[in-house]
Amino acid sequence: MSKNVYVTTAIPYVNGAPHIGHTLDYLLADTYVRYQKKNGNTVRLQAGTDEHGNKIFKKAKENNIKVEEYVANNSKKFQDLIKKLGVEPTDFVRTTDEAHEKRVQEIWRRLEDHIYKSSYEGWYCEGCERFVPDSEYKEQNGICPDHQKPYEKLEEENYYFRIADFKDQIKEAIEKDELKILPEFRKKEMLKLLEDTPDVSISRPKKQLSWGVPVPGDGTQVMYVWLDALSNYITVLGYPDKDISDFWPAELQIVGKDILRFHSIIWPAMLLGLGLPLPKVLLSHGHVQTNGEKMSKSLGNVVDPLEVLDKYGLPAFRYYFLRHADTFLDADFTWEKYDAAYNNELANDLGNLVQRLATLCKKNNIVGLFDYQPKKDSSYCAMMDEFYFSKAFDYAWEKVSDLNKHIDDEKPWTLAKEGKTEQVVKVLTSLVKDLLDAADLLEPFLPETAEKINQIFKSENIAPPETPLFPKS
RNA sequence: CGCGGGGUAGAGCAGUCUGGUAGCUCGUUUGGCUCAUAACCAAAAGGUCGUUGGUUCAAAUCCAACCCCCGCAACCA
Repeated sequence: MSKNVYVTTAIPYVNGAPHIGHTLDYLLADTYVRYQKKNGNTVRLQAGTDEHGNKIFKKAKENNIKVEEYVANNSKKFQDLIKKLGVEPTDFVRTTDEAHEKRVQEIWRRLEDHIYKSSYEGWYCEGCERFVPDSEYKEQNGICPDHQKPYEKLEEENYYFRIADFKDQIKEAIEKDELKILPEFRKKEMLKLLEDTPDVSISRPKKQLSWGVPVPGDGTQVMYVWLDALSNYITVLGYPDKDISDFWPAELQIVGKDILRFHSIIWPAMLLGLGLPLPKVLLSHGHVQTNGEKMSKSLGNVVDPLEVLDKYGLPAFRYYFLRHADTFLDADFTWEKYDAAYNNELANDLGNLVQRLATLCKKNNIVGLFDYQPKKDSSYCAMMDEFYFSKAFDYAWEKVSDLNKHIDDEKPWTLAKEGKTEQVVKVLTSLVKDLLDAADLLEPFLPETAEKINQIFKSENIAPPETPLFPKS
């Protein structure tokens, strides 16, 4: 029975070029999408860019470029990256799309029962155009370090979204895994957080924030990021103009750990307010660090994803970040580790396996198994169904390692020398089947590679590829 | 006392829920093989499981206290 599956990725804020961490979202989503497609399901994959807000407005100004142009350029960078990663979203949303803006305004209207106006009072820096928390105020002794000006007490009107109206419902949904938060320790964290979440401010005075969606019915206020950005998951499906029940609720929403809180609290509250069902799974992945340190501009250790992609190509990139980045924990990237993974694992384990087995087949005239149907593997499926992709990948890789052992155990070259032709054919055929099984498990992670393996071992005359799958560097 | 994660062989990690001879990968050393991308396979060396105390016949695993790393957050996407 085929079903509809909707998968979403977080929409990055386009105030700069893509960061290596953004790729995790896309790779994880893509892996799941491919797995679901293999299972015969119809999949819709969303991606997009978050393009409103002061930071972006200022950046554009600094660069002396129209803000519309600035966000378009940056959005393009993300779209290019997605393409390079071999990911093909069915839907791409930009929060500056007219359709999105109109739909968000309608969403606002539908939530109005839970929205109220109130004033916020706090320490404000004119230069930064922002409020600072009391702790920061104290730390800096009341003077903004960037502008050398004392903070001033300022009061401003904001619209607030009454989270309190939905707390109990959200709590129950999370506890019962109706809204399943992965990994488990994040679920605990979110439940704790939910308890003392205050109502959230969802607008800013227009004079302070001009680059955003106007609040319907109040020309003085503009929507603040959350209502605008989070809505993308459903506006892209056409809500509220269209019936979205074919694909909503989403099967899987993927976010970074830093924004999980908004997706576990504000987002469910919005959905409940709209009378929509909650997504089934919220998966939060970790961040990519380097040498155990956070990547940051100030530390000067930022790694450019495009540079990594260029070094060994896409399969190597997907391999590293899907297998060596634990699906749920922080990952560590260093060039040394990347090189080691490429040479020791992709080249020596898999690439060399394909080479030696293909050569053995060629020398012994083994015919390709062109209509072979790979076996289903229930352990693998269990891990994939639990969204533990890096574990499933490990499992698939074990099959690859085992094959290298089996070849050594069976010693087909010895059998051939002894003239045991029948046995050679039997042994090699069985090894090829095992390899095709392994390739099948690898397919969601390394589609290109799996395809190549299929081509080689399903063709009439099996022969090693002219250039090895993963040439050593 | 904000919340959370972690401290196990040179490195990276699993094992902790459900106590019972401490395991995997890389690296190192030695041996084997020759189908293969100087690849592959096998074996060995290497750990008082952060500290202290407790429970138990038995603790990496349970309990308590403490030390050390890291992440998130404080209306900053």
